[in-house]
Amino acid sequence: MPDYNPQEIEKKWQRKWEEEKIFEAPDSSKKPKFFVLDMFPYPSGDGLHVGHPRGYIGTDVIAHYMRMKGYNVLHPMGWDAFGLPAENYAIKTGIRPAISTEKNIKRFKEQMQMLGLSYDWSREINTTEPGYYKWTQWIFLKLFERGLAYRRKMPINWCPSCKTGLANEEVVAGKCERCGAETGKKDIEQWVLKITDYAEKLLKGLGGLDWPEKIKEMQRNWIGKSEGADIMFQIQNPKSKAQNQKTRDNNFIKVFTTRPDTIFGATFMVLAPEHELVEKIVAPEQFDEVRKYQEETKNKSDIDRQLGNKEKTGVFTGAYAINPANQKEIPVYIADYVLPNYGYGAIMAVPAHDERDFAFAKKYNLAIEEVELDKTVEQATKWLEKKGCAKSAVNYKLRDWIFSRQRYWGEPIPLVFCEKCRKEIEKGNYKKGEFNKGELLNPGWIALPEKDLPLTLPELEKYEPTGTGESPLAQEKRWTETICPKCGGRALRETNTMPQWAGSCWYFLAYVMLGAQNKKAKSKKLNSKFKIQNSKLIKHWLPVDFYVGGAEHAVLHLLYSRFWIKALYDAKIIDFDEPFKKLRTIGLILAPDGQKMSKSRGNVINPDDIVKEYGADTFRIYEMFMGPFDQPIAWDPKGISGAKRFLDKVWRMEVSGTDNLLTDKIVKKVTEDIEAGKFNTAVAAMMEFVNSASKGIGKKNLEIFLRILAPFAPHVSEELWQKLGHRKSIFCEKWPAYNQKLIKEQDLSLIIQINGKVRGIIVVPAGLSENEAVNLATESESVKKWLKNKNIQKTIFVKDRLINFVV
RNA sequence: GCCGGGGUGGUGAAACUGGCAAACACGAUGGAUUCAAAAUCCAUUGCCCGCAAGGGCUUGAGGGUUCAACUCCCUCCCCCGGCACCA
Repeated sequence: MPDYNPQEIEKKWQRKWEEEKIFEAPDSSKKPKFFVLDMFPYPSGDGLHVGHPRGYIGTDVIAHYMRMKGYNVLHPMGWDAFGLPAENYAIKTGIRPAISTEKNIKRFKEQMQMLGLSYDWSREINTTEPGYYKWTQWIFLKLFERGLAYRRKMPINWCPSCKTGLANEEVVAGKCERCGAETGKKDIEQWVLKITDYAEKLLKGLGGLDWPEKIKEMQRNWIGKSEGADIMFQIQNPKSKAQNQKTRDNNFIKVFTTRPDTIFGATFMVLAPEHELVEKIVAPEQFDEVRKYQEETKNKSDIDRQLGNKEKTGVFTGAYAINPANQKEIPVYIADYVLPNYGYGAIMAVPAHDERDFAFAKKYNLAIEEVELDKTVEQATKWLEKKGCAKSAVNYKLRDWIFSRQRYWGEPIPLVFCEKCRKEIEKGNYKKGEFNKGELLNPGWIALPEKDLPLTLPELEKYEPTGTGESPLAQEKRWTETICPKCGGRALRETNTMPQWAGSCWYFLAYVMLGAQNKKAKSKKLNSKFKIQNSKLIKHWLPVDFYVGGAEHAVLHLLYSRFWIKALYDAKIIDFDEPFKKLRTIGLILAPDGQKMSKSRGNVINPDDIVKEYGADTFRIYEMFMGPFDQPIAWDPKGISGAKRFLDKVWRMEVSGTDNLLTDKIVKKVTEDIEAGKFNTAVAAMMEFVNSASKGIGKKNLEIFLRILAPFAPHVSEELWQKLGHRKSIFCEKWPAYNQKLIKEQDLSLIIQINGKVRGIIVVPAGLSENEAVNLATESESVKKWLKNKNIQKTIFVKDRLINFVV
């Protein structure tokens, strides 16, 4: 047989598989369904580097395996194409985002097809197509209708470089997740999604998911549930003769604490400088100092406040509160170590039990009272509840999701603002049912009716973000000025767009929707016909059975998507409330220098080059073999030759008459390893098998081997399969079975130990009894000398494994 | 600081439920083949002692449980990832 030439066979089979549509998933089938999904990529201008396909190859192995196991496998791919780079590119070059995006997608797709990935391309989706984002908008309106979207002016994270607001999840250590610029605060009107309404459900739901513990833990920490009590502290008339004494009366400070049992040790209180009560309670003589401190806090960046110098600072307000447990008068301070947006932005300070309070008390010479804790948390809560000043409570760190972006290249938010409707709502001048819950919650904001969707993104001359907090869309008057769908009056469109994450919250539904439409209309784009609500197809295919992607999405996409799905479930639009049953994360592939691959470092390895030199199968084998799937690993330019040698050996395997090699063991190993996602050891086992078969292999055994190799190296396997005289694709074959009994019946090595040290090995038939084993062992030459002049005190026998003599 | 995951040859790593530590591969060394090279094939390749037969040691460190520990328990060190003044 001539040498194995990947260039000759790979293109051929890729074309053939496409023509015969063998990887397309029919919507109706008697087979059980299996939905295996990759996190779809953002098609950047740089194309794929060798790191991206690692996950795609892993899911491809699973997809092939499950198809051969008899499942109807849905394995689609698409493009998460809204986002800043395309827009920034447009600003620089004037090339419209839609154009550059299309070009990038073409390149990504070519690269994926070059690797022979078995996607059902008839279901390819693109989040930036109007037919797609119609549904993103539709789902947004469902959330809006349910009162899960509200508009609010609030200080939010602001990236000065991207010139847009960001969600908390997008700020990593005080820096913009995307560009790395230090973020600040900006007061702008925002659409915010009430993800906090789902805090408990998002937390509980984790329990039933087969996800890496690490990711679940990250979500748990992000949600950050604490149980404790809300306690009210009454403001006391201060001893000074303040002018604003009256307004200070009857004011309460509400705090949340996880340790109500320590209340006797509460010797002062601290409000966040931003707390609204500060203005009301501040004593005139403290006014200037308090104002000054508030200004300082405002000017502090997130980094300074949270990560920087943790030296405590603060200012006395001049006011006092009454500790409801012991009626003691305690001073009220403001300090920036109390955060405005957790709990109530106020704490009871217990310096004897809290490090931060202790540091503050030390610095400002405040009382530190040791207390005997005579009550449990529960008892203390009950006791305070009886006194009427507390209530057990739960708090979450999770904040609502800031959802609007002051940028162009995103889904338009399908709402208009109508001044007339606002007035009617505020006057209460409307019929029941005339406005939905979202419209009543946000007076003047009116939802577009479904028939007006999609609200398409207009083309612009200039994409430059304004930096003022206004979206570039605001300049396009012909687009923003419109008519209110409720009253027919003049209205203005919302000009902010949705964040990058919106389109990916539901995209796994889109593959199913598009599949259904393809069949009927031969359309390659989503349209309005499909009804998500109670769709039988969505019921059939969802949830996703196996999901693979990067761990960096732990508290972004993976959290947001769960939120949307839970909200759609509650709206009775879908019948499942978790999108991804099983999740596995991929370890990053680093450059040979151990650094992250990046254009600026100049250390990127391009898969095109690798495929050109070694072929797609070698590339696939190497990526699966190089190390555990979920661990980061550096690309080793030399390592790939091992994968190539392996496939060369497979190619050279000679069919020689008898089937004397037993394949049960290798089939079992590869089957179990695929199921466990241990692709590296599956490949290792196949290498071992091929080494042992180098002197020849029977035809039947070769056929079995090719079938287990096929998911990893589809082209070579298919080529050799057809060379053996088969007409149908190897992927239409069944996954080989193995016989557990035959594996057990083989001869095996029995270890002989003396005092726990290995002193000999004997080959014995399986199932040997203890007596037989002892006889064989004591007769063995290598063992005899160790037993000479020794008494065997104890014999430990582990069947088919070892025998240990204690002497 | 808290949470999660790790630490095994020159390198990437493997080891089921406690049962031969280092499978598989890269690299290296020697040999065969070749005019030569590539490719291929064979051998060696954890460390130490020994001419050898053979023996001893070895999974971050120290201790423990056990006939037997990479695996379980305790103490400590280091690395990676996440969160971080969350009351």
